[in-house]
Amino acid sequence: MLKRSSKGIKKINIKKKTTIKDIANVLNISAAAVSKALHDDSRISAKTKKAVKQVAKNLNYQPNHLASALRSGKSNLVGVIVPRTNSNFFSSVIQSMEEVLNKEGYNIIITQSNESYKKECDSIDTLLFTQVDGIIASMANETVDLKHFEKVKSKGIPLILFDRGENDLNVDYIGINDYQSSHMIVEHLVKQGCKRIAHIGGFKRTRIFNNRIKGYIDALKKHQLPLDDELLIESSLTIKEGRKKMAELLQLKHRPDAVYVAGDYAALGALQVMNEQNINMPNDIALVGFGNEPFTAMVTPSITSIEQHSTDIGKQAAKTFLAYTEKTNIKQKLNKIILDAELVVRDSSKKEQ
Amino acid sequence: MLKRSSKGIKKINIKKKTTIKDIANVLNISAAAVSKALHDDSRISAKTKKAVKQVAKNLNYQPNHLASALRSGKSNLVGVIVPRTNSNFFSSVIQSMEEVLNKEGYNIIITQSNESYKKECDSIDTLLFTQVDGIIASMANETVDLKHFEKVKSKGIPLILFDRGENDLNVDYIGINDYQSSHMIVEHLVKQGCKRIAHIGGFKRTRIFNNRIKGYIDALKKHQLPLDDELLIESSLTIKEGRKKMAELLQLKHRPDAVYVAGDYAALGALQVMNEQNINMPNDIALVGFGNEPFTAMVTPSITSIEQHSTDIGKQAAKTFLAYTEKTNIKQKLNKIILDAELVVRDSSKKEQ
DNA sequence: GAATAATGGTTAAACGTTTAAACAACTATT
DNA sequence: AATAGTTGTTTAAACGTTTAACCATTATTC
Repeated sequence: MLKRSSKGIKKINIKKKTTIKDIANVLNISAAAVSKALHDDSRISAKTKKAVKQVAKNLNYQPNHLASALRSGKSNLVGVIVPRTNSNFFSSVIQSMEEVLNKEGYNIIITQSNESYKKECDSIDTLLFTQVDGIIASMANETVDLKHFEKVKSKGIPLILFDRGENDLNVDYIGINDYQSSHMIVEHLVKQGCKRIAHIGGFKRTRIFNNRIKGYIDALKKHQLPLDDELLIESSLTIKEGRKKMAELLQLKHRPDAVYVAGDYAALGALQVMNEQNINMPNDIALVGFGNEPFTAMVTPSITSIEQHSTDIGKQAAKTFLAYTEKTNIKQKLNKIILDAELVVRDSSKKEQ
Repeated sequence: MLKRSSKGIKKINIKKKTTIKDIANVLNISAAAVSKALHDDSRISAKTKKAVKQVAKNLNYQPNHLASALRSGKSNLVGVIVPRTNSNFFSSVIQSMEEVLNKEGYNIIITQSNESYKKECDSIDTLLFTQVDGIIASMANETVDLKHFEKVKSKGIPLILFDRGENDLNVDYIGINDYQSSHMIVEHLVKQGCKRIAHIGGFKRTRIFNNRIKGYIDALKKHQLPLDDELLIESSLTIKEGRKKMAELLQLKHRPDAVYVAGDYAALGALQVMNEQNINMPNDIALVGFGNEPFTAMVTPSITSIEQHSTDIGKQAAKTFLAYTEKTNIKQKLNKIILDAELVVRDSSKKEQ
């Protein structure tokens, strides 16, 4: 309550934030003029602008984001939804998106779906509630129903998907060429002399995994290798599933001499099982993963994998969002960006010649 | 511009969001009454409340967060700053914080400092700009100067630190008992018969690492083991540094028979070097890490480590923040919560008896 | 049956900006 | 000298809520 300091009583610091109005009072001009000056409006004289900015600095003025967002209808916030942040791929995508967006005055809000459909819906509600100006997302594994994404679109809020997307949604998408990546992997394995290549894939219903499966099949055909049903397995690609499916493959009368796993975590599970059973990698069985998570280089043997250029993906996703915010926003056509991936060959598949 | 559909012209969906006012109009009551009804104000009759809620649902009303935040001065947003999300510890802390906070109507904004002091400052500015109601942070490795945190405090915004904190700041803190954890580790190694235990620690200037060092020293003394300067090393605890420091230890005339590394990533580096040099773990040299990152269980040999109960830390941090928001907020005293950690023994230190 | 209390609202201002429209004081044009 | 244009500013409304203060009924009390 006390505003002035008085003897013996410590000055109570009333943290009244300085507003545009305070600046106006100091200079004896209107609040509107201050607002315009701060935004470099052409109708304000250079002299006034300079004075306003000086006073703003002196009073340590910080614009009230809520007020301007309310008035202008723009929050300058972008929502990001990822299955989890705890993966090098996602955290690195986020980092590069952030970099691009911050530069343009946008901040990001990160939420995790934890691969759960329900949490994904909640995340969307949260973000809409926070009045984000756009949403960049990668779908949860569980997600089949797309109503919640439709909702975003129907509100006129830009929606950009990356990595895990859906064609039916008809939104912007940034990802890598999964089909071609599978080709690269199979080709590499063939070169190493492998003739019986298994694939522990993701669920076909998810487009990227379906593409990897298709690429695998077509590449086998191309090299006139037999396509054996028991060598093509669908799974959720967790470590546990990787272990289980690998164990199943090892039960086969006619074992594969290479296993291509559509995700690094599942590949790790497979590696563990093979290590436990003293299988020589790559000579008995070669192993390839997908995603180039850092641990692929750490384990023994190190795992060959696909680098997805997360930094590029993040950058492109951010730019795609920014395109919506530009004034010259005349019926922008959808952006479908497919980046080329890169095979990183490591011990698990590199046979000595 | 078109609001009504006319023949041949597709209805243009004007996405006018429904407001409290729309609801009021439908029911022929005041907007204020609607607001109160939605907040279950006691001055509104049950009948009216029911009607309001029904109409709100029908019109698909979504409260405008910006407006309420502006008016009430509360954004219901909590800012979180972590060195990186790409670590199981941090992502798991975040997840449990989120859970607690969401339940109370708060959403979180995550930002990463990337262990950089400058980015940490930027993050704070970003969060203050977004008018968060509080900040929960873990300090970057680089951070020494604490002005940016003082700024938060001086604005009267609750600041809670976890894991990497600073005593001088005089803010709430949640972490584990680093000193005691070191004791547990040394004790475990002694039990395994180790007599020359090295410590690759973090920088002394960071309190948690200093505590680990102190714990290490005191535990050695307690067991009357020699404290050898060349066995106590400071480092930044990256994988690379772990490799380097381990290589140095192996150069010693009198090698250690156990190495306790204050971070899992550095421990991994140490492990790689020892594997490369065909050192038998744990029999030649036992290895212990800190943090219980998932990969510690994946590598060969699996690494003994300290579980920090990230879920608890997150929960406590969130609760500490919530305590500030309660009305009965009479000069709350600082919360310093120190949780007990747990030693997870794995192959890298478990000698066969 | 007058005073008091309880109930269930309404009014209007406020939060800090932005912005369309109005206006005043010049300068330039015819 | 009248008109138009330019420049730099002010006014006032608006964004969608929340909330203090007020008011009108109806119920309760003695």
